[in-house]
Amino acid sequence: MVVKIDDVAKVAGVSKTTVSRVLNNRGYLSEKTIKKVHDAIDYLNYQPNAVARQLYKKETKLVGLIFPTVDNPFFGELVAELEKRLFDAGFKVLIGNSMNDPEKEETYLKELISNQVDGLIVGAQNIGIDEYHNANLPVVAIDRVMNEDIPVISSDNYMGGKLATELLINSGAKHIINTDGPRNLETPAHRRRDAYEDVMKDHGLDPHTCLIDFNWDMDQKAKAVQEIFTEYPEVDGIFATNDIDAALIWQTATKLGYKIPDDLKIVGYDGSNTTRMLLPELTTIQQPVEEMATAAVKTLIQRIDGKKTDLEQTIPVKVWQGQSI
Amino acid sequence: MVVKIDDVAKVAGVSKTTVSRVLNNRGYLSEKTIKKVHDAIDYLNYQPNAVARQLYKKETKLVGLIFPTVDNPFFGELVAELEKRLFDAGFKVLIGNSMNDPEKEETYLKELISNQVDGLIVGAQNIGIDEYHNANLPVVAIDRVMNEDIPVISSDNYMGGKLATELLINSGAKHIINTDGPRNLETPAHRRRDAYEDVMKDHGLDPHTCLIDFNWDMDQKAKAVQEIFTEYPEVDGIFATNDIDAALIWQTATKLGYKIPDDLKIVGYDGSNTTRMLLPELTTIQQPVEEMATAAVKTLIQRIDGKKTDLEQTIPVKVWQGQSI
DNA sequence: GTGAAAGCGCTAACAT
DNA sequence: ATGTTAGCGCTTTCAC
Repeated sequence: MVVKIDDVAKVAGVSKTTVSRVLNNRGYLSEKTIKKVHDAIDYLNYQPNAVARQLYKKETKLVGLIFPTVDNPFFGELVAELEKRLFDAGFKVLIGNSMNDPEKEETYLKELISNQVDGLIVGAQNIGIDEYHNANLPVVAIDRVMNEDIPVISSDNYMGGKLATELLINSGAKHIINTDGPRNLETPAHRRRDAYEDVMKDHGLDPHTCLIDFNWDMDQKAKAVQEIFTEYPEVDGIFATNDIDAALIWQTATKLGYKIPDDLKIVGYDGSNTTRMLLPELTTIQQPVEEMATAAVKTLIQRIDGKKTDLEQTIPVKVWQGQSI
Repeated sequence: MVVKIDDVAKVAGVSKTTVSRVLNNRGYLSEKTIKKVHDAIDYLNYQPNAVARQLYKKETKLVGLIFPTVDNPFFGELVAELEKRLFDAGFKVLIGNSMNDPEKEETYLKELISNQVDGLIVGAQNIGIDEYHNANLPVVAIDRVMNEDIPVISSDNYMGGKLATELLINSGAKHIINTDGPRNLETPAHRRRDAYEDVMKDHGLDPHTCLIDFNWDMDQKAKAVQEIFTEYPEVDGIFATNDIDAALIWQTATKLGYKIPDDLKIVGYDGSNTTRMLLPELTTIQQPVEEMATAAVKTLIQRIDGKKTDLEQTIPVKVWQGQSI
């Protein structure tokens, strides 16, 4: 049998209240009692049952993370950074990889609520906003538009799009193509494309965006990339909305005989640790993952503590200078 | 206030026992009662409290994952695949990124036990084996040596090391260097190096292994890589123990003027999705992440169900043909 | 077919 | 300074 608080009380010769007090450092305890209890705990190798405590306290010290997947340089780093900060703040992490499947996302939302998580950090959003709103739970969104009650942490997507487009134009590109995910997914990431279109027009250039869905498998993406080159043979610059797509574009272009950056200039987006490690040659807009994680965790904890918070926080991006422009 | 089972009972005009029976599909219920209860549940938007259920049932449907970090192509993919399969089997995932910090790993182990997880899948191991053994909990290890009671799932590390070394030798390399993590960390990954040494000796070649610790930051790793080239100027082949190191070696070599694969041949290890996406040119030994995840989850569930399982499962590796040999 | 009551392991009023 | 007792929300035996 597993050791419980009563067993400790018996061995220490005190009541379980006293043991509970020692465990939680609460109330008046004599030194002698404290020692007796600690000895009994060590002797029995007692581990308090967090579930029982959670039931009483109505607080689990659990935070749910709903993200598309952790198998991606950007989300992997983001989740790792969130986890680190939540751990330091005394929270454990329940993970929910939605794979951009609305059904899975909804199941996770329900189960995390059922598991009484103290809060949610959400970077996926394919289901109705209302479901999160009705959760009646502190929620913080990362790069997703939720609703008026849910704070959103974003990097400065518009500035990122502007920087990327200007880098391409300043390095001499004239026929610049942009890639973006489906417009019906309401995410601030589309501001990158908005900026691209604005900057292009300001320079008297024609903007063209090609759809590459985050959810597509590699074959589908590869096909879409191929089409860019057949549809726009004069292309000499591409601003990809993430580094994975940028890498695929680079490879495809190389196979087609383009020299990077002489014939084609490429700017990516995300600039995660892994990308900078595996493909440092790619010039890309770096999202400030650490700062975003810090802001998200700080905001969530403020919400959990019942405080008001900013509803929108935008964090500056940086440029990673590779050799692709 | 949050809705509980008593509220549902009241609205449906039945006892909470009956509501519980409806929720769990247990015992005899009349169609009429079932409908009344479902109506009340819908009306009140009732979500059962999983914590209360867990306390009674002593089963949480939670699995703890202890891994160094999710911000890494290999571990990110592995955790994602584990999560997928655990979700399908009805388990949620509590994540613990140990960052290879023994203290953090121990804290996580304790807290996951305290949270009454039904089982543990472990891919980090810097603390004493006994602590896992004493957990008195179903545990499955991935690529870590635990103890005689804890099943270990590994890819065929020896075969991987053999294949890598043979690829290098067959493509003409004579002065082949290997990289490996610290030997004091007891992991089956060292079999890669054992194979390298055996194959080298079989071919009458001198094996040399350079230490690159997984935990080092990029600067430390870069320094170690630089030293390979100063210490072994005649080097014409490198077998790196993971793709991140291989990428760093590639970059460093290129800066030093080596042409890959003409002057220097490189074989990496892991071959995760992300690597194959960002750096498909790297020839590498692919770990069968999906099969490893399947085996780990299957084995863990068998253990949870009290069944005996194999203590060692080794899964074949594949070669990813890039252009670096 | 349904309900009353006990209990899962813990914490916190309230007593002493 | 420490113990008694009730109760967190649920499931399940036992009774009817």
